[in-house]
Amino acid sequence: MWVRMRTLTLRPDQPFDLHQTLSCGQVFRWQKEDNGWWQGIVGAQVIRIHQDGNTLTFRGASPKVIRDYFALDMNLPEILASIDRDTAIHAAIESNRGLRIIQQPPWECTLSYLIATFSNIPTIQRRIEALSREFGKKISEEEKYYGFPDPKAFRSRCLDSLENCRLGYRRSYLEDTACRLASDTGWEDRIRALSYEESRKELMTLRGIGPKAADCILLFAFQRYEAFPVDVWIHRIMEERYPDLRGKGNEAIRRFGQEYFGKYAGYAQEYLFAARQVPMSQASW
DNA sequence: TTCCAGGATGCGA
DNA sequence: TCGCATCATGGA
Repeated sequence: MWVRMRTLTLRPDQPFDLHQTLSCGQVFRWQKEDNGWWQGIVGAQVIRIHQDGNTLTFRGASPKVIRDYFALDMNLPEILASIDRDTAIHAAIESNRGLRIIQQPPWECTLSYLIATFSNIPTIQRRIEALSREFGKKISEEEKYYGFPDPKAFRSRCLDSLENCRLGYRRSYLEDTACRLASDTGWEDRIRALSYEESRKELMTLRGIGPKAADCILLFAFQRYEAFPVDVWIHRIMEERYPDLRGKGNEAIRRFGQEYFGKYAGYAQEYLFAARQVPMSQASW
């Protein structure tokens, strides 16, 4: 089937780096092809996209979807200026400028970060692919792409094929949380209506969603940019770059990050995460 | 074989 | 409230 190719011209004063944005670990269903194009599945859409300077060329989505998904209308220079508080974050900004926090669908983001706990990125990607194959709808007959499972797929308890997804101990968490959210159509609106702290507590009532996953979900799916997720990498980076934090727990690091970087602390977290020194043995891109 | 990964849960003190 | 052990899985 012929699919229309479209283009979008970026504003020169609003930096955007497609590669940094898709390869920093915030999304799990994008792959870079040898020819420089990126291909990803968002909901039930297969999107292919390429950047050449200020021009984005893509297919599989409307320009509005692309603008919204990549948050192209947010004033990135203003955000980066607000978090650019010392040499450590400044270096992270300089080496990743153009990275934008993607606006992910809440349902998909929540389940993805639930099964992401205590795993590495390649393993997370495989789990999400397996989950999509078992419970999602086939998008393309010939290429065998599967959309992320719809909530309807989890409204019954017939989830035997979760066994094939090899989620480990996360399986029961996914089962409980997916079934609960699938039958609670108002949960997204309820989260949006709450304050940051309240919405975080609400998310943490879901089985398998703890402090870190809740902050990822708020940051990546609910545009709560004050969220500052602390995982093993951020813990390590913050201890190393801010010596006063040595020996402190994740909660203290989270609060420091939020107070220090302000209302866009989540952007600071993402830039520090993107600038982390990943051992070659663990690099996935 | 051993270590580690975008942690969360449950239990005991 | 805090610290700690435990929990599957897969890659290097």
